[in-house]
Amino acid sequence: MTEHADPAITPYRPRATLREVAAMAGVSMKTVSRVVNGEAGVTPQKVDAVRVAISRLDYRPNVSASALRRSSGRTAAIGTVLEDLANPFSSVLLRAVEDVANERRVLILTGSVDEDQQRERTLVRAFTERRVDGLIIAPVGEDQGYLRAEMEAGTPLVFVDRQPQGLLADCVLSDNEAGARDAVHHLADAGHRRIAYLGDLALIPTAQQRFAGYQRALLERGLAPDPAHVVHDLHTVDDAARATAALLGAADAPTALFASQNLVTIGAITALQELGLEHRVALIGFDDFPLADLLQPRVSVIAQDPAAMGRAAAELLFQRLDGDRGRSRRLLLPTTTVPRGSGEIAPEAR
Amino acid sequence: MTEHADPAITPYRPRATLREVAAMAGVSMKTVSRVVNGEAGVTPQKVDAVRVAISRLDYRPNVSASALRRSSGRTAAIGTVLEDLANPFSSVLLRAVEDVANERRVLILTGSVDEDQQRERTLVRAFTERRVDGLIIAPVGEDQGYLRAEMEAGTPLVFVDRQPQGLLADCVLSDNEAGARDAVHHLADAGHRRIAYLGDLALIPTAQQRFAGYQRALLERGLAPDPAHVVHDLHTVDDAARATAALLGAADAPTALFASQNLVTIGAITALQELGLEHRVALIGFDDFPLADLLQPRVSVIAQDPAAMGRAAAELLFQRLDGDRGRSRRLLLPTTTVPRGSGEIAPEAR
DNA sequence: CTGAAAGCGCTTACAG
DNA sequence: CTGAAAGCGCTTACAG
Repeated sequence: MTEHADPAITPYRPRATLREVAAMAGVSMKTVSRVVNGEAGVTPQKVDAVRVAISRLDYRPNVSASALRRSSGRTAAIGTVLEDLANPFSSVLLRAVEDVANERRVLILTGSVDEDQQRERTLVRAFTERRVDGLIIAPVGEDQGYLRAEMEAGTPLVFVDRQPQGLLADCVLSDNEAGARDAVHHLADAGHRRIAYLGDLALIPTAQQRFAGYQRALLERGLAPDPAHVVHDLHTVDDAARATAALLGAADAPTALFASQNLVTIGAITALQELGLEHRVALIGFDDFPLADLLQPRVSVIAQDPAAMGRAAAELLFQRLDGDRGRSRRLLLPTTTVPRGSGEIAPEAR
Repeated sequence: MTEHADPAITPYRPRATLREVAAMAGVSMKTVSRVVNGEAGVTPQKVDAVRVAISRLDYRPNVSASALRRSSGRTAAIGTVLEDLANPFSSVLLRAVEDVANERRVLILTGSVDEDQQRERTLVRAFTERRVDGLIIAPVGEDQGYLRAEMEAGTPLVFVDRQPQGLLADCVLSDNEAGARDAVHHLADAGHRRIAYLGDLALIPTAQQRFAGYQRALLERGLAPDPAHVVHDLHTVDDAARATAALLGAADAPTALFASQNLVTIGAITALQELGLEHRVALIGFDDFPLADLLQPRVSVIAQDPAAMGRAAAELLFQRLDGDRGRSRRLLLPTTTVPRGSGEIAPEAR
């Protein structure tokens, strides 16, 4: 029995190579390379012949192959390791990185770590095995020392949102402690003395800093810290809603809430609405979120600027790629207090 | 004058190569390659020697180089071309693609097109020049014929959100027309006879389909279409807010609004709140959004499922990469009517 | 079980 | 202005 190819299946047409373009144009590979890379010193007629061949063969240069041989070794791609691409904080940051990278015709590889240390390492390794030119990382692990080899190999690293541990490297952070402090002062200014802290996972550095800011502001205001008004390790909307309901149902309930993170804020609102207390208990959330100003009451927040963070990180990265080998920098982005209503509710006798 | 290297600057240490690992382990490059790729048939002691050398040199395989030589040519990376990574629709879709790709240890290159045809082509070209194994594209251009060469070269393509034009290829879409029709029927069921259409840019295919569904439902209900109640080309929150205010300020104002897209819905809510009409004018939006159920009134929507869309697209893509060469498929994902309050407001005499 | 030679698609470093 | 040879880091296709 003779074998026949299935006539229904069109065989794939392999992509044209530089060598084939050269053959069709009747020039050497080097001349094609010159035309493709826009190098000067090729007679117009040869340029034309090459252009015609490129177009007829629909030639697409293989940038991986060219990067392999190029002395710079640059791949014109960077990697971004973020917490969760589906979360607005990550995605807005990513978009800002993209806009900066785009000006340089640099592409972006990206992935989510979901608070998983192992995933952070896996992604970083996958990116470096593809020889990205640089990395922007929102670290989740307790130690980033494993990245020293990358830095020494010349791959610039910029950390965002959280400071790297065990490694001296560039980073761009929000001033979490000052922001949290501002939130508590703002609530105290409205007359509150029983201000609860609703916190994210206590092992997250930014959560620790925000808690530190909360504690410091209480001290500065001479308010007695009440352990019953502090809840840690809230990582989802439901966690936060349950904790808020419990807090408000107890004796000596707080009259104001400081929610240390986006999802926690939303959980708190959910609980307040269910209890019908949204106009009676004050609330300030850390990190702004879409539609905060369409809710009733409008939600006061300590706003971070993830777009500014992404932009700054990308600009820092490209400065390094442009040869800046100065000592590592730490950019602290200020937060903004955005009073919208929920944070200005006065305490009432309950 | 003799030149000295700046002593403050540590020279970069070049990455170890497979050749160097081989030299240190005292074996051939081929043997190292076998160990790195987990191929059988290497004596345990050589495996050990190679492992030690890899670890001491901190060797990272160069996957680009290996892909270049490998017969499959696979790079284990796919490209996603999306509307706007900062928009939840795109970012949730991307995240779902990531989760599927992750199971296969495939990386993701991504970029935003912002409704710009040129940007779509630029991104696609950049991705194919890096020889991605496949592409997931939310097309914005009026013609995707330029992608025929990619398909013929064997790069699978899956379109999402919008159907490709001038090219037969796999795609995953929401049933926009049926969803819009449902919205209008839902409002008519509540007693409305003057239902306005607030539409996105009229040249966007999905906007056209949603408008078609709107018109069809009016016909089915025997409601006279009123050109004064139709507004197209709203692409931002502000556009939509202004148009809504104008609509509601005019004589014979509509008693219900169908907002054909996310940002348009939010603009409509903004205007309704400013006019104090949010509890008196009915509203249904196409596409769900975070916090829709925390607003007052809660916002009824026709929900799409961007995560399901991303998952389906990625699964289709990997099926193709696994060798499925059957005819191109078109997946139509149903929408869900989510009644929450705003869409059930009854018309009132005004 | 192991390795030497050739080659993936391109650029470098030359020489003319 | 142009091109032939070598080589980037790896795998293939062999041969032993």
